[in-house]
Amino acid sequence: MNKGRIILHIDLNCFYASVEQIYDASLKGKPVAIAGNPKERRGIIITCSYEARASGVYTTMNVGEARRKCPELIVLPPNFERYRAASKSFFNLLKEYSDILQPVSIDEGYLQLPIVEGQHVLQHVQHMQDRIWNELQLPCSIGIAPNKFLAKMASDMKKPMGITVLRKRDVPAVLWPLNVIEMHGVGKSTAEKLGKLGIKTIGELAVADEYILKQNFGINGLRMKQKANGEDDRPVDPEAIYDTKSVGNSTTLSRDTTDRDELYKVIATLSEKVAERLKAKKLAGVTVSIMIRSADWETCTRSKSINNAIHSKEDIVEHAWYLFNKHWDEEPVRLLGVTVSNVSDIKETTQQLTLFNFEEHVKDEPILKLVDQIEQKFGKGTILRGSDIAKPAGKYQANTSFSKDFWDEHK
DNA sequence: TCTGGGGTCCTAGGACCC
DNA sequence: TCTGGGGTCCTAGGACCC
Repeated sequence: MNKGRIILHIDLNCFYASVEQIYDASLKGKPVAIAGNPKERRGIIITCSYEARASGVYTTMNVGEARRKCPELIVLPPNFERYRAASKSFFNLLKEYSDILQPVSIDEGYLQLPIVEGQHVLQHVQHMQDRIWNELQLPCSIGIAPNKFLAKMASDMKKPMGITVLRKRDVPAVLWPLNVIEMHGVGKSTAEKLGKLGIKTIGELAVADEYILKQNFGINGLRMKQKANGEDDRPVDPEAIYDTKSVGNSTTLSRDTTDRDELYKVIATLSEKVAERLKAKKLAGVTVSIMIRSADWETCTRSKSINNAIHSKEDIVEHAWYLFNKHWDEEPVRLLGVTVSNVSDIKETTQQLTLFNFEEHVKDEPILKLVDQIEQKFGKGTILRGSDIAKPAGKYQANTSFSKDFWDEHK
C-alpha cells in the first residue's frame, strides 16, 4: 500500500521574521523578533530570526525577557497580510511541481512528487529549494521520505536551508536512538507517561507491547508505535485545507476584570470577528463555545448546540453571552474566547425559518392540529419537528420549521 | 519561562433510542 | 419490573501542533 511514494515536507524557516527581512533589507543579519503585542507587558515572541535565537530568544518567551537576553533585539508587530501574500507565492511555486499539495499551516506543507523514471530526486528538490530562495527570498528546510511522518521528521533535522532524505531503512539508525519527545505528535505529557512505562526512546516505543499502549493511549498508542517503526499511510490531501471544523477568536485582556459591561463588549467584538471570518469562508455552524480563563490560568470551556446553523454576529453574541452568564463564576477574567464549530457550507445548510419556538413541550392542541392540517395539505416532511433537527433532552420539544423550499413556494 | 492565538483530534460520561 | 446490548449525539476537557 502506498508503495514507492515520494513525499516532501517543506518548512519555511522562521517565516515571519524572514518576510520582514524581505520588506526591510536593513533587518538582514540582525536579531529580529515578531511579538503579538510588543508594547504590552503580556506580549510574547511569536517567532524570531536565527540571529535572535543565537542570543537565547525563543518562541513563547515574553518580550521583556527577550530584550534582557538580547538588548539589540528588533521587535516588530506581525503583518499578517504580508505573510499571507508570501505564503500564497510559496504554495503557488510548490504547485508547479505537483498537484498533490497539502498546506498544513501558513508556512509548511506536504507535497507528493510524481515518480519520474530516471529522475534524480535529490537534485530536483535542490532545484526547488534554490528557486524558493532565489525567487521568493525565503529559506526553507525540506524532508524527503516515503510518508508524511518521516518527511516531517526529516525536514526538522537540518535547519535552515537543509534537505534531508529519510528512508524507511534509515529509521533504526536515525530515529530509534532519539528520545520519544522528539517524535512529531508526542508532547511533554505523553513523553512523561511513556517514561513511566519504561519507554524512553523511539526505539523502545517501536517494540513496545501493543496491549499496554492501547490501554494507556487508546488508538493513538498504536499510531505512535507505527510511526516509531517508520510507518504512516496517511495520504497527502489537497482538500484538507478546505475542510474547516471550527472558527474561533480569543483574546487576553490587558488586565484581569470582573466588569460585566466590559466583558460583554469583548464577547461582542470576538463574536463579530468570528462572524466576519465565517462569512469569508461561507460557513455556518450549529455549536457555539466560549472559553473563560481566570488569573490563575484555570480554563473553563462551555458549549451548546442549536437547531439551525448560524453565522451572524447577532446570533453568535446571543448564544455566547448566554453561555457566559450561565457559567461565569464572577472570578476576574484574563482571557475570553468565542468559537463556532460543527460548521458546514452555508449553502448546504437548509435555511429553516422557524415558525414556532416553544420553551415547553407541545401540549397545545391547536398547534398540533395546525401541524396535522399542514401535513395533510402538503404532505409529511413539510414540517420538521424538533426531534428531527436535534435531540432535545427527554421531552418532545417543538421547534417546528418550514424547509426553505416550502417557504419559498408558499409564503 | 508566569505563559498568545489559531486550530485539530481523541476520550469519557450521560442521555437517548431501538 | 432493576433489566441487555448496540449505537449516536452532546458536552467538557486534555493533548498536541504551528
